Amino acid sequence: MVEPDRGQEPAVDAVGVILDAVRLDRASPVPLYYQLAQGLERTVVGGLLPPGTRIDNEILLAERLGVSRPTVRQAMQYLVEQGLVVRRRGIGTKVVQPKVRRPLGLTSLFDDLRSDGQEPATSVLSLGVVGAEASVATALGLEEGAEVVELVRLRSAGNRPIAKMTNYLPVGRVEISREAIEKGGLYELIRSAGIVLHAATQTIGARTATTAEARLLDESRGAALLTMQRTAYDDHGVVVEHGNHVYAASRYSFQAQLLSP
Amino acid sequence: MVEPDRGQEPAVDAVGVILDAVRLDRASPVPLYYQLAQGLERTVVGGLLPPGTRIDNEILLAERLGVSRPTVRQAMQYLVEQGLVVRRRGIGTKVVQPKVRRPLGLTSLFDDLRSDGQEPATSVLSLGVVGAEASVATALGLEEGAEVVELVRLRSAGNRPIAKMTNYLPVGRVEISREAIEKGGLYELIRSAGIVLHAATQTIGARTATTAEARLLDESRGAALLTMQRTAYDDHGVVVEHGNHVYAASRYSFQAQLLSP
DNA sequence: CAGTGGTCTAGACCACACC
DNA sequence: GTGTGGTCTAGACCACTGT
Repeated sequence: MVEPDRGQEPAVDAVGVILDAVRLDRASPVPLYYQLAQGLERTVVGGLLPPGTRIDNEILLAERLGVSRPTVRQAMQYLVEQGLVVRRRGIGTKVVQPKVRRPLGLTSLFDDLRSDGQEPATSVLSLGVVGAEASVATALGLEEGAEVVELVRLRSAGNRPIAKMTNYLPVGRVEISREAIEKGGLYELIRSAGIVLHAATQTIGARTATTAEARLLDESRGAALLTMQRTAYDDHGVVVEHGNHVYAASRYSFQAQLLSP
Repeated sequence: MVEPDRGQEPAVDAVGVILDAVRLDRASPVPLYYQLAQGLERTVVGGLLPPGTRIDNEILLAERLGVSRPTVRQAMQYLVEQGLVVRRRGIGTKVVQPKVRRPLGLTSLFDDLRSDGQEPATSVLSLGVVGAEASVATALGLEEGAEVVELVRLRSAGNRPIAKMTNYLPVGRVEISREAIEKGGLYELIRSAGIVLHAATQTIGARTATTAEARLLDESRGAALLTMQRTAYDDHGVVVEHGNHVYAASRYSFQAQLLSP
């Protein structure tokens, strides 16, 4: 043990490490602040700047990197939003303990599972045009009974069913085929239709399984199910999709990483 | 000057409305950009700038408001993060359809209920020091069997129980009394101890109620419960609190508003 | 006191979307 | 083209923290 390092920050030459790790290319179309932010992020998650490390002040950093102070600030702001550093006026900037960073964002279960390395399988139980029920019509902003695309899927991983997913979409906005949906997931299809997802509201609840649900999801009668209703909007505020999903609670849970406002 | 009004956006004199609604006080300690952001937010959620309204460009706004363009940008950035407006290069800024905005943030159930206008009640079922079980010890980063404060509460609203909340805290960090906890909630107590909450990880799942839980929560046997485990960290990355909560699913659900990354 | 991040200014040039 | 937001600069002063 060479370093006593008791309660104080580890002796790391932050600015040196950063200058080594970050290469700014002014010819690149990527903004300078973003190059810097990404470089800093790599440096932090790569462990070159351990938790607790004090990062030198903006003015010094700006000088050494050859950019202006607002540019450094913009990059730092990004790191704060990612929860990688904490800044306090009069004190300085410090690398914080990194935590799991699963954002519970605008991704699908498919994406979640795939990034977990589990190869998910999907089977389409039904796909067609139906008249909208009241709740669906409300969510999509249509009249009750209006035509909507209904898509029902069973999602499995490791040969066991995980979720029954029911989605409703306005007719004609997204072209859905069974093949495409089994291959890439609904959200991939939506994005490839040129729709930019912007926001979603979702509600997570629980209830007990009906007999049919229990059989479908390979659970016992009366088992607890997680339910999730999600309505997704594009960047014009128009509803893109409404989903009503049930998950086998014994094999699935939602995780979220929260940051202070 | 007559508005072209190309059929889409409602004919609203955005800059006029904004100038009427936003009063900037340069003597105030509140930053200008924040005064502006709040003013814009009020204007949007108050309906004075209906969804679809085109907001005038930054330069004009800056001129009329008597501030610099970066200040306007900073305020706009805030509105984008709140999901209230969409901006596109070459196009402009547009108010989007406002959605429910319950952030599922670092708040407590107590805060959630209170901001809903329901006056919540809390009764402390037990409060004391216990030896940490394995899962609790892991979450708090302690040895198994180490002393931790255990707090068990029953939360009700409208005379019906909603949740049983079990929290574990390291000994000595926060002074907890039954009176304080029944009055203001745990997170209020933590904040008033000078601890700055920074991040949390939480897992939401479901299971069926045990007999005792069903009785406590006024549910039938085998009813579905929502479960939530949360571990909260301060801005030094140190664990502040670990909680293990169960909610009567028939009377509670989690809502979240998501924005695209 | 000195040092830090927070805010603000008054410009500039660029990339992009629409006409 | 024209107009928009996106980026960037080189300063300035202030508020806060710790000495």
